[in-house]
Amino acid sequence: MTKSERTKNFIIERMAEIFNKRGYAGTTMADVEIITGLSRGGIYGNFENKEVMALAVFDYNLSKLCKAIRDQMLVANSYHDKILVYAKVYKALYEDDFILGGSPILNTATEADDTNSLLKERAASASKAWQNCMMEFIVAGIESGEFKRDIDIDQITFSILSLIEGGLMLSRVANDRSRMDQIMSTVEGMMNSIHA
Amino acid sequence: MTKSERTKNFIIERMAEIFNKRGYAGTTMADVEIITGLSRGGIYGNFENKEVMALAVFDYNLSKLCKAIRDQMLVANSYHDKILVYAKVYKALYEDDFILGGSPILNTATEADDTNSLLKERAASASKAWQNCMMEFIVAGIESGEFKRDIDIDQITFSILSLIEGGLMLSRVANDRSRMDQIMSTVEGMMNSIHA
DNA sequence: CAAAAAACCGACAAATTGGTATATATTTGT
DNA sequence: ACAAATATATACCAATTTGTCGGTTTTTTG
Repeated sequence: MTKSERTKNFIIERMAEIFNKRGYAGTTMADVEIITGLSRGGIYGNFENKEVMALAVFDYNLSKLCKAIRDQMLVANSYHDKILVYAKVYKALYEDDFILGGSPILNTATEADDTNSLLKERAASASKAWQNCMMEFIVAGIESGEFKRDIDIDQITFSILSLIEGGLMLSRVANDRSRMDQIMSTVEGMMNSIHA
Repeated sequence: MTKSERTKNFIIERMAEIFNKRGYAGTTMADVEIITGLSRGGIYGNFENKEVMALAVFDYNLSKLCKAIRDQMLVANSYHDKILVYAKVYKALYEDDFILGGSPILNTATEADDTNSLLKERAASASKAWQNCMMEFIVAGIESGEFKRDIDIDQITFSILSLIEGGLMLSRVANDRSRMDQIMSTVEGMMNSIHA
């Protein structure tokens, strides 16, 4: 790993929290200088402009989320549990805050939706990928006999994702950690309702 | 209504869209000058500062949402339908876009959560008020015999709110209007599951 | 209709914005 | 260790940021 790659990663790591909290417009280069301890030139030597940095930081935060999901997925035996992993990780996202500032997907989607098409596209494809992943689990669960056959797979997976994303945001704004337990219970109820 | 009150309202109305789309940090006073056609002094003669404007605009957008809900509530006979009104209005929020830029509650909550305590408080109390309202409908529905008795009212109402808010955001970022139909179906399914 | 009050304009200010150019320091390959 | 390449710092720029102030217009009131 070359030096520039290392500092690039360093900058991204340090930016991760502040960017996810304050957003694109709310994060200034002066902020980035402070949290990295680097100079203006040092930063711009590694990134073409602010937008490129934002995209890299989004990817980084998303990858952290994905890793958490992959890890939890290993200890999920049933397809029922595999779907629940998403809710579990989002609950942990609040409680253990291994990513600070909430869900990168919802945060980015919300800010970028009417302002930044590149960031919006990133958030859109991330949520789409997650839904596709959930859909595959449901299909596999149907074929293994764990779930019923007559399920609107697209609808239920999109709804679960919506529930989790919206739930985290409302939990955070209410300053109420216990809310995510309710969300998890509801997801679990939805899963139970499609059991064979 | 005094002149200053009229222009105050005028500024708020014009700001409503741009603020809900671009957010607090993303909306500049130069933008406000353009969309209102007023001068800097004219604007600051009516509002102390940008934050006060943002709060007023949030209140305005929220009141528009509330009005839409009240209107639809009039034609909802059952408590089942009353709960569905929220989903219906959010679907219309996307399709007829009588408020542009998505849900003011989620937008504000997302941006302000880690940046602006006053705006955050506004978003928090709005979502809390809505949930309380839904809870009252469920209680009334239980007492009227429409719903079962053994319901976790807090959980189901919070989940429905999360589903709607998250659903609208994910629908918007996916550029897929039909997604809100799925959210509505899911809410309807949840309501059916608590029918007596 | 005239005087007092309220509302508005437009120029300005101080600080901050994202980004650049050049010089200096640091790695790296040999 | 030394030259070439790479990476960082510093000083800077033009544009933009929120907000102010004195003067001018418009509205209200007696």
